[in-house]
Amino acid sequence: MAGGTEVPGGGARPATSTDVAIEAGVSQATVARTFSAPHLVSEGTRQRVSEAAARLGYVPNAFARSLKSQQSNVVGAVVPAYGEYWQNVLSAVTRELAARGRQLLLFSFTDPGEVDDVLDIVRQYRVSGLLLASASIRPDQLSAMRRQSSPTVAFNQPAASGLVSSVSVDNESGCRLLASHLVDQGCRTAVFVGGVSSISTDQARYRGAAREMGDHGVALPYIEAGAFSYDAGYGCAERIARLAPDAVMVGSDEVAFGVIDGLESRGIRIPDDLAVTGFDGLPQAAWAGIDLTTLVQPTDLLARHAAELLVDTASASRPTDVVVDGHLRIGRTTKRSDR
Amino acid sequence: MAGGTEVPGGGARPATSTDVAIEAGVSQATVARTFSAPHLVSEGTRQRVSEAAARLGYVPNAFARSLKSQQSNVVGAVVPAYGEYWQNVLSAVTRELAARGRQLLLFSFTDPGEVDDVLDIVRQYRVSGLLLASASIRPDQLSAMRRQSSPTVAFNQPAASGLVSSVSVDNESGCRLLASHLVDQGCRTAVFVGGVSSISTDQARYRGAAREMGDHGVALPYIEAGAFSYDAGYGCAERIARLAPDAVMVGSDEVAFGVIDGLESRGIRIPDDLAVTGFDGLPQAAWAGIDLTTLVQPTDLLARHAAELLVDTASASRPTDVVVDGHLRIGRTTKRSDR
DNA sequence: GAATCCTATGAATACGTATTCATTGCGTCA
DNA sequence: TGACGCAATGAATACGTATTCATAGGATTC
Repeated sequence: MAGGTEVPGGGARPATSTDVAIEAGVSQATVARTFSAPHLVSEGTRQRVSEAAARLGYVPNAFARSLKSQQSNVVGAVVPAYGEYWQNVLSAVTRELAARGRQLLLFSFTDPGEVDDVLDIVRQYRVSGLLLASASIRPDQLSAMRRQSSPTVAFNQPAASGLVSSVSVDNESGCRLLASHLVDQGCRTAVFVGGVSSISTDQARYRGAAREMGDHGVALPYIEAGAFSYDAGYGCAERIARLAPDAVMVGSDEVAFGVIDGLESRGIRIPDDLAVTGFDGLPQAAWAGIDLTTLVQPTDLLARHAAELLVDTASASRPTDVVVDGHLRIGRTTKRSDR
Repeated sequence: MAGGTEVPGGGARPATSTDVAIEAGVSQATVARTFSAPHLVSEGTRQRVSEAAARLGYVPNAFARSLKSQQSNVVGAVVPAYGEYWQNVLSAVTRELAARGRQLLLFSFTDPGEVDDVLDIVRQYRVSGLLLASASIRPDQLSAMRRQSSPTVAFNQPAASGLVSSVSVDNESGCRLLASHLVDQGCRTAVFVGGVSSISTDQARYRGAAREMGDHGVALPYIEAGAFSYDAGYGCAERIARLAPDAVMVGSDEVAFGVIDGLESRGIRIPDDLAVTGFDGLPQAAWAGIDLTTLVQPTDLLARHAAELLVDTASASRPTDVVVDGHLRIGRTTKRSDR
């Protein structure tokens, strides 16, 4: 058996502000001020304290600070564990928050059924803001979190209106743009492939697409892939092929990638036999080998709005809804060579 | 009559264990025990406390708990803000940690130069474990964090040996597998495309590839893409084409996707004119439209090992290095129809 | 030259919980 | 029956910091 595992500096407890105070010959209060309100400390003292702190390797304890000051610099995020889209959102939001001096405490869930348990854990952390990837979170769950006096932002769920703040892209008009583009290309029959029909985002996208198509006399049957994943999209190919439409509008890029490959595996050529559109504007949509026509969400802009709401404590009592327009990206998947 | 579910609204400060104690007619200590050591409380009392807590909407304060108990359930993660690969790792690690009752506090950085600042912030949070996406973190920065008595794990940087624990795939043997496969396919000349040559992972992969190729008398010049991104890969096409090799081994999938599209845009057919391999085994590599030959990292397994090390407090004083083998995925990008 | 104000600091307290120590009541064993 | 052990609880304290209140000079004003 190996005995005392001697780590230099390992067993020693981290230095506290009191330790630094003694080392620098000042009071603990002065040390605290040096780090959290330097302007209240004279130049000379600040210097001495800083040196003492450096000598002892002192670093303020964020937990104690949060406890006392009743506010943390931590923003919570409840996000699905899977999904290309959410990974990108998370990445963008993290960047924006970091730029505002906030850290992100991540709570992920695999199954929507876990959300309640996760939210209970979230409550234990007195986060200064909460981001909810709400396509997967029920409205009543959203409203339960509003109790917190900290800003709460639902990402991509405009239906959350009134309960919490929200930031989202205009799903309906985005889909109208896509549908309109397809009609321009000569599309006369089409199909919509959604991910999960119970999700409000999915519904809004279908609604927009169906209305625009309807305005041009084109019917738009709905097919449910069952998940927002490549595989789910791939598995839809047969059902789509059976309907033999001019075009297929897919509710999200990730599913669309699967749909495309599924269709091509059945010998259907895109766009010659069938046009395909997506939604989200994932990075992969722009890859030359894919070049998907899609509605690009301005993720960075959305993330910036979200971060601003999360940082602004006043927004807690005044829920704000931000809706941003996406823009059309036209790729090879809808470019008919003939007509 | 469910009147009790009413919680005094927004502005009211959250209930504390003392509030619950009064409500339930017990001491604060008993309330604390009810939540953190229920077995020390009698059945009846536990019941009464739970009801009082529910009535007041009480939730334990994680910060206060961490402060007093000197340990948090929070694991820190320092990860680059961009990159498909890291997003996947993060996603996997988050899942594994959630299963172990840990939350993830995310610190992201855009530029390696920010790492020092980020690490300073990390130190403020007394995280119970720290995950370092260390391909971008210097060894001296790693060792500086070892001071913490909490487990520190470098993900994908075996060179961290001795300083902190590490979890990584066997880069060198993985690349040997890929190279060997290419030679079997009849490859006689080849090129290696790395991301950033100063990164140890990049070096290890090139080393493995070059050695295996060398064993078969094939030279392997190195080309640096300049970043681990699609665009960087796309931009390499010209330099690759100029060398006109049989095969190009790319150091990471994300770059490989770019290389493929870049080459095809120049009229080079894959795999007929040129074979391509990647490394990482990103989900996109398995997409039918891409079907890249690559070395698949067992991300879930790596994440599990990382999570276990991060949770095991003993691992702090006993750095452990875990190296796992990846497996070869053979896709269309190396399948020669003729020869 | 005193009244006043401002700056820099220290002493003391509170944040919400976990934990030690002490106390009580009760069942058990000799 | 008395000594003892155990289970359940309460009182008190400590975790590390921010902040209020008080104090001592020193500069400023009339």
